[in-house]
Amino acid sequence: MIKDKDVYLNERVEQLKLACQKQGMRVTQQRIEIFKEVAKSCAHPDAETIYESVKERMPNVSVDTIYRTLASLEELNMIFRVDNQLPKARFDADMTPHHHFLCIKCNEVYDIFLEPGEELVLPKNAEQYGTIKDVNLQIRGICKKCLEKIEK
Amino acid sequence: MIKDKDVYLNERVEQLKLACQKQGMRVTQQRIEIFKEVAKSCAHPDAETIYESVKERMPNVSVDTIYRTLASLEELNMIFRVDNQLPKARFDADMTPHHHFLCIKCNEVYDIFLEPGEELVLPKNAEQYGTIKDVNLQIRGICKKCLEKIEK
DNA sequence: TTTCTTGCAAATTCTTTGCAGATTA
DNA sequence: TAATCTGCAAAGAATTTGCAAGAAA
Repeated sequence: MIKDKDVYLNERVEQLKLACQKQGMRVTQQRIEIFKEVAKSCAHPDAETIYESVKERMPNVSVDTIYRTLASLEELNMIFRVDNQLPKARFDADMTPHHHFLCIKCNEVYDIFLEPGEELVLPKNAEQYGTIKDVNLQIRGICKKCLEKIEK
Repeated sequence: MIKDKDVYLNERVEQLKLACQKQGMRVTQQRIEIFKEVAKSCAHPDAETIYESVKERMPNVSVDTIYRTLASLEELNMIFRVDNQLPKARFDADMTPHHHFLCIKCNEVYDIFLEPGEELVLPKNAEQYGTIKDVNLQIRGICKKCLEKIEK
């Protein structure tokens, strides 16, 4: 049974509060709102998109606060930057291990979760380069939506 | 037996010339020099580094030509952009399938080649998102050089 | 000669920073 | 209250663009 979205969001906000306290960082309205914005989206939004959405609820928020907060949230390990070779950084608040499908036409980013029991096999000689902290598999291609558009 | 580096470089330059002709693009000194600079480096250089090196041989070359040329070479499929969440784009002219180890301390990028017969197994449900064009595995961690420095 | 490219300079885009007032613990 | 955080404005870094002169086909 899938957990209710609001319950999940509240849980994550509580985790954020704890993480802030642990690091001696303050729990501010901006941090909560910006984090919630990333956490509730599945579109891996960029800074500007987050700014536009948060501004609806906090009209005085500024772009630089978005950037500073995203950097703080990243340090707290509450969000991470999705690799993409595009100029705008994009963010993801889902910290469970997963990979991404990146559409080269529309730049949409889709999450790819491994099935239970499935595990990504790393190249045999990967470990000889050093200590591995993080593995990121990115699959680039044309997403179903864009394929449909092309066919028409 | 490993092919001689200069022979390899010349071959690749010939490929570039053909690719240009095929696309109706002109074979210019700048394109050749910039391509060679990327192709002979194994450091996955950024635009500025390429600019500095090319300038030694072509003092009048400009930064914007570097950027424009890198974009053209990318379109010609002669080089590609290495994913990294850092502000500077980095380039690789080795188009044989391989992956990358990215050091989070020194930002060095190491190539990871699969052993003969080895193959990367994709997540089972990867194909349901669309047509796959390119698979990119990025392993982040601390490289051996940096580990040694830390130990000291 | 005709079209594509380059160099120059200026502009754009995304992101970061300094500082004084506001907010959290 | 004491330190962190925010908004404002301005700066910064990386990259892109318009245009006229230059080079390739």
